[in-house]
Amino acid sequence: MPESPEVETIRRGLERAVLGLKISKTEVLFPAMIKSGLNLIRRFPRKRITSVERVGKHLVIKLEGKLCLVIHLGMSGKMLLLPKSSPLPKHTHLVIHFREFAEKLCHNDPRRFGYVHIVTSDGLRDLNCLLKLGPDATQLTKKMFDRMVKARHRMIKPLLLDQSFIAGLGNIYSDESLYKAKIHPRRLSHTLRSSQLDSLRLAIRTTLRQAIVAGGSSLNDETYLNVDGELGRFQLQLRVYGREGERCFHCGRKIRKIIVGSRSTYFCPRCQPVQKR
DNA sequence: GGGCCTGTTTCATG
DNA sequence: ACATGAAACAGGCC
Repeated sequence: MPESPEVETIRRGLERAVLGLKISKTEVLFPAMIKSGLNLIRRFPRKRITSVERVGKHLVIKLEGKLCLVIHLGMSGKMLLLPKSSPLPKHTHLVIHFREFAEKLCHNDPRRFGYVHIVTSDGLRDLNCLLKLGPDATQLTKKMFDRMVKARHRMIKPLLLDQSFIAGLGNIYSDESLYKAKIHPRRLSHTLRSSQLDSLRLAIRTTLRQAIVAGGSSLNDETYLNVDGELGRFQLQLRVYGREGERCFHCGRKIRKIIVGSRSTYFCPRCQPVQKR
């Protein structure tokens, strides 16, 4: 579930809470979550956290001594700050303790679709999962986006979900952005007009910004939580996602659910009409 | 207890 | 190379 607004909310929470803190020890409860660099974890003690960054849907936590923790949260991943005395939640895979800080940082992922890489700064530069990412969805320029989309012959929604095309969008925010730009999710990318592409680019930007302000989306009161264990609020502002059969806020037609690129897709058939060109 | 759903990666095929 | 589809991952839910 975490798309870039959720990851960004987590990033900000971590930056506020643990930036500059010195690690005292780490616990690896489920080593298989660590896809590379498990051996580097023994260097963590006595290192401070020097930055907390986001790359697409990845969290990059940098430490002194050129150490980097790269985390993808998959669908159900969380980073929770819990009092040191709290019992570990089920499905906790990695725990980081800090000197002089009353809380521990727990990486938790029930479905285990996420992963962790531990690398040095040099290793970071050739981590495939980061190298193959397209430009961040929040950083698109008009020219760049126009050129990129028209160069491809694909349905627009699966293209938006392709992290090697642009990074950061998942199912929720691509549907919301296409609705805002009034574009049908199956529209072929190369048939879109420059004016439509620019409204799509701006719709993506606005949607992601509003979602970050709302602290991300939590759909089934379980799924996404920020570092303080709180739910997001953007699900209250969703216009199409998860609203099958409900009325479009703009025109009153019923929102439809279809499958596009094998993914559930919600849209308004009147506001987002099929258009050949 | 089986089938479905979720997002992403990976593999196979056109 | 590019597009597309299926399978795999794991657990929660009905």
